[in-house]
Amino acid sequence: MARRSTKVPRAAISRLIIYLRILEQLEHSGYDRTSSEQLAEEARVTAFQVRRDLAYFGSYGTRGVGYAVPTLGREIRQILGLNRRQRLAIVGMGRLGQALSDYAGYGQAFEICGFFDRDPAKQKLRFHGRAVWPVQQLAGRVRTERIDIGLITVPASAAQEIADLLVGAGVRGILNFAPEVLETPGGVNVENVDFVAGLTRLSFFMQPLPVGGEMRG
Amino acid sequence: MARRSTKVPRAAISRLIIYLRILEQLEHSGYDRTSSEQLAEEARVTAFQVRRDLAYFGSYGTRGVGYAVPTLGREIRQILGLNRRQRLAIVGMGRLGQALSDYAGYGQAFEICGFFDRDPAKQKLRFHGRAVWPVQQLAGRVRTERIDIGLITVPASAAQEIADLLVGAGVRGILNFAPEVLETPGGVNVENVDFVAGLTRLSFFMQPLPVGGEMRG
DNA sequence: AGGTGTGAATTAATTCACAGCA
DNA sequence: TGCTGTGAATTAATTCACACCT
Repeated sequence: MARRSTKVPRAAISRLIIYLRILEQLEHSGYDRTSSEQLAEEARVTAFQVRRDLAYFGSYGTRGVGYAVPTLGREIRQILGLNRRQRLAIVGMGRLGQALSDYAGYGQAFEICGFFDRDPAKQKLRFHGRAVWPVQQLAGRVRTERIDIGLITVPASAAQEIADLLVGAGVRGILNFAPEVLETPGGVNVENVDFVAGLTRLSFFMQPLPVGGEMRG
Repeated sequence: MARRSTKVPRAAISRLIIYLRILEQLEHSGYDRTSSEQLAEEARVTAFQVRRDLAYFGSYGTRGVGYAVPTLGREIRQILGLNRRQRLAIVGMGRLGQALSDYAGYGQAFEICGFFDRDPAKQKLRFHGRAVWPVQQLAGRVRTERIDIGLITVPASAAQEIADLLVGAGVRGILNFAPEVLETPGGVNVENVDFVAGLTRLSFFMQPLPVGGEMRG
């Protein structure tokens, strides 16, 4: 098992996260086992596709039986590099940054490891017992604090610059909530809603989650 | 021109929005004309792909010359159904909903047409001179106000229900900022960040923008 | 029997090369 | 000449059918 296939379609990878959520729901509902058919129904794809997608990464099921819900969840989390809390920094402690910081603390998947703001006045404040660091320290802190993900809530005009800093410092990803959020369609689709959504200019580069959980350091 | 090709790859459609943003930037920078090569460089795809993507929908350029920046922008906006402001409703007027309402008013692309909350105390408040309607009225108001897009900031446990209501009422899309925002990876990629991001359970169904700008009514 | 895993077939998307037009 | 638009070739992704294991 865990045989890494030669070529994995990007779309397959982005479906893994869907399967993972379904598995979490199933586990929460007390399911112990599941099948490609059940997963397919929930994910609104075919059972063939579920099996193929999983097969790109290995053999996680039992023939004639199906998949063990917790095991498969763990395996997918492993594949996606989600087998630990992602270390998160919020850049821009305006109203939106502050509002998001409240939620951020509760997540199982995320751990807030830094707040940043350019404004010296903001740097005097504390959120969740934590100081607000100046943006000049961003790159250095991303490294020393081993930040995985940067959450951007700065003004639109500064968003790209911050993104570049984060990327340069080696973050794994960016959540962009910069204000022009409501000006740039991206894509969230629910059921038969044919859609439009998204955040910002950065969402241009919206891509599925990649394989491999190796982190820096 | 405007010949609708037999089959348009979904990925091609999602690239159109990228081209549109680039065109907006070019227009802002005073460019009058552009080429598939320039667009390709900015969008980080090949010139072949840019031309092919546009060709799925029609012939918008001039051979030997290139594309007229404002014209092509208009055409793409037309294709994507973005040739008018999208009417938006915010569901959940908690801290995040209030913070987002500030930005929402400024957008060129969006027009706030309704606030909703389940809490009677919230229904007494006004934001931007607008009342907060009870969630029971959601479906009806979506229709009467011709809401295109619902922005969800309700608690995670209620998000799916609200999404279903919105979808049932016929919205074109959903922007989901429900709090578990920080628990569910989705996908935003910048440069060489190999990535993770996203909002909620709903982002499972993240899909590119569809073709066709017909609105209800 | 029952459901996974996978080579082969099919279908879709991208790349290429160049015809066509300004 | 220069750059678009598009049929043809290539490459990628999905679907299928069934071998295989429990």
